[in-house]
Amino acid sequence: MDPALSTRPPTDTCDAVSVLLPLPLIAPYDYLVPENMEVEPGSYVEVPLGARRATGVVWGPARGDVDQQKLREISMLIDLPPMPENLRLFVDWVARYTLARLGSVLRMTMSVPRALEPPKVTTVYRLAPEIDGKSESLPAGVRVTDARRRVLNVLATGWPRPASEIAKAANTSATVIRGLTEAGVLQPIAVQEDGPVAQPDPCRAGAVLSDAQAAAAGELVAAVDSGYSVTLLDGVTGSGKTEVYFEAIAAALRADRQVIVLLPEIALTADWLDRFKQRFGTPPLVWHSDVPMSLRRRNWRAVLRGEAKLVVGARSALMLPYRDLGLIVIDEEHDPSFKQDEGVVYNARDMAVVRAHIEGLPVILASATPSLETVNNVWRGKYRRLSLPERFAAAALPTIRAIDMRSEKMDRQNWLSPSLVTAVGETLAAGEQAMLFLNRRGYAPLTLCRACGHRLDCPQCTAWLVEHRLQDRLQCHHCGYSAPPPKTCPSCEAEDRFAACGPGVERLAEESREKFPDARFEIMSSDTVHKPADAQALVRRMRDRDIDLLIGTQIMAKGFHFPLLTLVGVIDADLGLAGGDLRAAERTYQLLHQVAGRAGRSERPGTVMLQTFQPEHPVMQALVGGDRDRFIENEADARKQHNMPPFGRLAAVIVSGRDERNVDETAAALGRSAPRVDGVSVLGPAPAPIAVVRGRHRRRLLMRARKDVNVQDLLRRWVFAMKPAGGVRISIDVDPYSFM
DNA sequence: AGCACGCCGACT
DNA sequence: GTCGGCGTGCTC
Repeated sequence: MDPALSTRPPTDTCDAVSVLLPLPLIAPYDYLVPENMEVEPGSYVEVPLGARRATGVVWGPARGDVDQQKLREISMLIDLPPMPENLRLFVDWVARYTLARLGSVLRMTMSVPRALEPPKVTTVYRLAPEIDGKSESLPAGVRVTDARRRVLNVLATGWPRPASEIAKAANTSATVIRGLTEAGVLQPIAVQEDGPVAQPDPCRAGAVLSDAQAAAAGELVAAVDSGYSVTLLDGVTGSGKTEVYFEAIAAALRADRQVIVLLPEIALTADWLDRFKQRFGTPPLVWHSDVPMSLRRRNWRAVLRGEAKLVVGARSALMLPYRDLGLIVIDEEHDPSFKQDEGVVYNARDMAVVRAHIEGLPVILASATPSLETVNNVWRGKYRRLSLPERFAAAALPTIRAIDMRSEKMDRQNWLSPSLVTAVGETLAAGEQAMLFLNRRGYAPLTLCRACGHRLDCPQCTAWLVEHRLQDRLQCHHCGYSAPPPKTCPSCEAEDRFAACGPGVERLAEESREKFPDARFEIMSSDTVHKPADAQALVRRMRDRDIDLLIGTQIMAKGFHFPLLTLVGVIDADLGLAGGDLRAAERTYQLLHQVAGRAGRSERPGTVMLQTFQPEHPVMQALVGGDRDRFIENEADARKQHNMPPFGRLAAVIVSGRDERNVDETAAALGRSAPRVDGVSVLGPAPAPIAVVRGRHRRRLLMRARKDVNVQDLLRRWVFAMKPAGGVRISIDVDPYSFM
């Protein structure tokens, strides 16, 4: 149409705005605002994109970097409160810091796309009140089939949810749910998606606090509503940190503000959530991968409306659209699982501090073994420290001893030293429980052919296949490859000449059965525990004394409370120290300290025995001597000397692709174009510790910089200028934790 | 993220 | 001769 003939103003005076889409895009796109529509920054909108429609967020004024003729109109304003400005600032900040694409960061805040659809009434199903999920409690005459039992199991441990989601979780069809509903076993409940959310009551009486707890709680309460601050709540396992930060949560809730509590996913057990219920009268809103989609939708909307006041979740809960945040708590602050290693690579603990800074509110970092980063911030006066030195009530700290494996008489294919066997035997004889810790899943980490020496390895990774005897499979722990154990050697075709090398928890269980034939034992690893509910079930059986000996991996270490457990045996205390990882010593200390903390949490004293070949190692010395602070100081000195974090900064550049030559070529080119700047050095390229994963070859470059260097600026100019060879991808990890 | 376009192997 | 594999590139 000729613009002169139009009664409408020409397009260049028509309003345009930029809209950020939750796609891997670096910048927002410009769109026209239709005449009858009013949008503001933060408005959730639907826009045309190619042949389809996408939802996004109005980010600001039009950028004007693309031809006006190309602009299309926003198709719809979504009926939701706009994304709060503080969250938009946070998204911008995270993208700038991590060098992730802006749209990818936005996507983390819109992780439930269907939450943007109009609210609807859904029918969810729950067990009828008189039924507890066990088949004995069913009304007479109701047949129990396998599928029906699976449905009951799903609902006994999980949330009420729509029939389709129950069917999926129970691996059956909606017909079974209809049948059970007609039989009166299940009850349908209509849920209005935006209906009221149970409100925590901050005025209920809390636990009775010790003097030290009360003093710490008083300071935390004072920090609420006093702007940005970071407080390290530093207390040994069992010192009652939770009760202390509950007081700060109560204060924020009384001010009618929202509160986030982040913790490692596996620690989110029903048991733990019960403590919130005890304190605040209603369970908190939970946010983690095990929460059904329909509930996540509801929760996301309740957070955006500001009605969800108390959110407890894994790291992704930090990215929800809170309207009026008042406090952030990070429990187990040092835990490596706060670092996300894929997609947008970020550390939720660090980003929580940033979000708090933007929003002007307090953060509480709680830990018994705070990270060196956090301790250094205390030393520099940026964070405040509140210490809880003693275990609450009668519980004493466990005694930690090192078993020097160089002087133990070990039989071949045995991993329990005579000293440890004696100790376990005595513990079991006294009617108490013991735990054996080995941070290795499966039966044996390596299988080799006795005839030719061939080692069974993953076809797509540079890694050994791990035998999992319980499943009768060989597994790759890096790509998920799995195959039945071969009968003959793939190299020399010798039959049945395989030898299992080294122990995993399954093999340790086998040895335990020989040594303690009367003990009832259980294996706890990610193979036997898939969801928080599984962990919960195991914890309950430990508490009910159905288990004498628990054998497991680090999954056991996360905050579970086993009142009758008095002995912890660490099979290979040196395991985490190998490999020369920057944080190997720190992480080993934290993990073993946490494992040790499982012992003797009630009146009975606990003992921890560390099997080690290097009892003189600073980590073992610190654990045995209980001198955490000196260990941290020594660790800090070593890092300072090498200008390593937290005294210097690190960023990893990972080059990967299917074609090894292209990968090498790109990595070498990056090496050549590395910035030569004062205070910056670039190491590599070198093959990543696992050089091939899922058939992709990987090379790493590591940039180490003085703390005052703007690492992001350098990386942008260096890495983004690079055009990778065919099929090669470059990813950046600012502040890397893992060196894999 | 989708979805289309584009260039090389096993089939009605 | 085509159907289709997924590599590459684009979406305001």
